[in-house]
Amino acid sequence: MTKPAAKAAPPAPSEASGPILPDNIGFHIRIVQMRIFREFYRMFENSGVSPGMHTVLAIIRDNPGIRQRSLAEILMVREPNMTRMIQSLQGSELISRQVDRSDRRAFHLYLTAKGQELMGSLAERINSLEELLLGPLNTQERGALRDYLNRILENIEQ
Amino acid sequence: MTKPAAKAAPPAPSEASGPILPDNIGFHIRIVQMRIFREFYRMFENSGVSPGMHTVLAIIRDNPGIRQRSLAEILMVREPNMTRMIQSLQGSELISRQVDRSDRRAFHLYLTAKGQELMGSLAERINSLEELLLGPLNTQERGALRDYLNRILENIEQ
DNA sequence: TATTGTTATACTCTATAACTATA
DNA sequence: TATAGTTATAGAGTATAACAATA
Repeated sequence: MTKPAAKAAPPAPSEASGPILPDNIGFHIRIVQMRIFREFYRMFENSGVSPGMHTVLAIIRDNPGIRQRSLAEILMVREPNMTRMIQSLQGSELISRQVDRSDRRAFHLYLTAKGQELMGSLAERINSLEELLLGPLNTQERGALRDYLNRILENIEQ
Repeated sequence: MTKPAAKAAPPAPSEASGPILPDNIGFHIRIVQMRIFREFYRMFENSGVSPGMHTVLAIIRDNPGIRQRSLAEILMVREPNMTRMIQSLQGSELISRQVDRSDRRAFHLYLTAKGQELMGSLAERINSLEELLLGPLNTQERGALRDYLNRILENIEQ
């Protein structure tokens, strides 16, 4: 690289041992997050499921009857965008909506049988992904990681 | 499914103690990442700097002469998008480009004096953000978190 | 008057293909 | 023929405002 130089020399491009990366926690989390997404897409290639879709389906599965507003808050998505996501999932017949009896403005969300089947068929791949990601950590370390992330979250969650 | 109601009772909307959230590492990292972005935007309100911009400037500052391709690879951004980012930063006179002498297709990137001043003026806020985020963890725990994230990364980095 | 959810729409991000200029 | 970077453009994702229905 490089032969810039000869004379004064602007600080030579330091490619040698790899670039120096930011050392703040935000940068590290972001990089890990992007790499995890990449692994997700590899693992779920041609399954038609994105990380966001899978998360929404999992939350509805584990919280039958949850409403769109709650989903939007959890996932930090604006309501109009959640509406679109919900309509898409309903169009694919993966979820169903039911009007609240005492407040007819609101809907409750449920997985359909088809949605449950889909989630069941993806369970194995989810487990594989989890094992791939956490493979380098032992049980104690996995617990500690979880704990650290939760404590960071609690501190900035308002 | 469903037919909530009156009789049998499908799992009632479980809002009571808060919804049950996915417990996979990908979800946790994503949530933390989104909350960190929110804190960044609060901390850097009306500074005109986004997390992505700040990262690019920091990497150029710490790796004077780095090329666009390297930046794109590190940040997992496609080259055309990196081109736009670079043009924007150059338009703001925060960075300068210098043609490589032995390969006139390539550019080396440097912070301008203005870019260095900007980064200097933001250093305090970056430190505050870091302290806010890592506040709940002691020194040993911060090191462990860093270590865990690095090991996860090494395992999926290809 | 406030709230749940929708529509319409704009803005930003990211992705792909085709191009130039060098090598 | 391959590579560094650019242009043009399409497609997601995300944001705001205005609205209908209900409370």
